[in-house]
Amino acid sequence: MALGDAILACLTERPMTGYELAKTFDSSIGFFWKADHQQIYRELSKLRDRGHIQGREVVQTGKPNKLIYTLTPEGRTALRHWAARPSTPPSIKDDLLIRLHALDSIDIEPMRTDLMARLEHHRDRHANYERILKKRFPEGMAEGRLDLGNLLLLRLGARHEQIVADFCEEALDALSAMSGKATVVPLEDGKREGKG
Amino acid sequence: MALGDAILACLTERPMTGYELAKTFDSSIGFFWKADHQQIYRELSKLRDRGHIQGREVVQTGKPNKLIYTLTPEGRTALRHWAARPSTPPSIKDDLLIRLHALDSIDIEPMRTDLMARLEHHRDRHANYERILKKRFPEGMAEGRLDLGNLLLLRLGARHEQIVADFCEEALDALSAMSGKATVVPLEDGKREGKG
DNA sequence: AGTCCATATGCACATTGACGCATATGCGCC
DNA sequence: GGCGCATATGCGTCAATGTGCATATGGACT
Repeated sequence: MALGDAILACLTERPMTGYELAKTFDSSIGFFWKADHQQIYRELSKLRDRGHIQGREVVQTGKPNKLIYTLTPEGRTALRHWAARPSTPPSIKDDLLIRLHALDSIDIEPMRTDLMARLEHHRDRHANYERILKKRFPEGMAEGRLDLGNLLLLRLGARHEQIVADFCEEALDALSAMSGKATVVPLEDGKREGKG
Repeated sequence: MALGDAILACLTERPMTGYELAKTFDSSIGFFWKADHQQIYRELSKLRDRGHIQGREVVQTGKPNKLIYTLTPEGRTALRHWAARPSTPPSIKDDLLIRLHALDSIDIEPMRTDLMARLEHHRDRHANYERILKKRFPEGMAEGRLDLGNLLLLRLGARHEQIVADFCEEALDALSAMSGKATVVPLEDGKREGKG
């Protein structure tokens, strides 16, 4: 039930609509926990049924009415109880790593393409974290009232993206160094089953 | 369908039974992709139905008969096709990070306990990776026929555990430095909903 | 007028995952 | 002889997640 708790955690900052939560999960907290709007609306219904959040409808003209959700005292307590339980260490679950494990049985060229895309992705995210860090936690900041949790979070995120980006670079270098040795045989048949 | 592909990737090394796969997913590849034996058996049935693997029954006395699964040519092709598609960058999905995001609304003491447990966990895993690295890839190793994919994999794993462990240490330090400022209020009521 | 975008909410279905339970047997321990 | 453990396979159920589809409207662009 972690998504529900992630939503509760978000709502400690301020009341939000499902739409706003979806956008939040597309940026800040979403860097650590992905969820699309359907998942969020579904979870909001459950949380409301449990009495952990309360919806207040705001009538709008020109746009559909919105439901602003607020944490109830029960929700706050539930969050504290959840946070008091030991966490379970996650595993990485990255397709790319599975592919590396079977590197000798797959085609190198698509792998290289993929690694380049991923390198860019992780560099982007790293830059993004650094940007947010500078903006939210500038150098000469008063230590008193800082948002410690989010500072730590952003620092971890930045370092994580850094090492994954480094990893992609190394992998690309290693593949280049190796490329002379293996015969590159592209996929013969055209039925490359993509997503569409 | 990544678990299926992870199994195919494992079977490129050597034919295995469901039981052996389950053990593999409890150690090496399982550091990156968790799966219990029930999930694995279910997935094996699907892969067999698709013709991607082939089971050969070995009659045993004293133990239940076992089914050794081998990759079929179709399975090998399916793996190559899968590996030729772009991978999707995963998100971290760690409870601990959600808690950090709501640090101001939760209790610090259980958080501290959790962080200490996690520190130990990630240190253990780091040591484990380093141990395997030394064993499988000793210093003066011939560069010719090394298992490049797994070398990269282990190096990434080691570094990842390292930064997460460092992160736990930093978080603990920060909590200690902060502890004087906040009033610690333990949970009042006893209905701490645990797992049981 | 037609199309796309942002706002705002939600249902239905399929897959994946977590967890408990069941079965069968030989071996070592007490 | 009973107990737990390692070996070896699997079912059933429910929660969590992912993906596609549906609805409604005003404003900007073409």
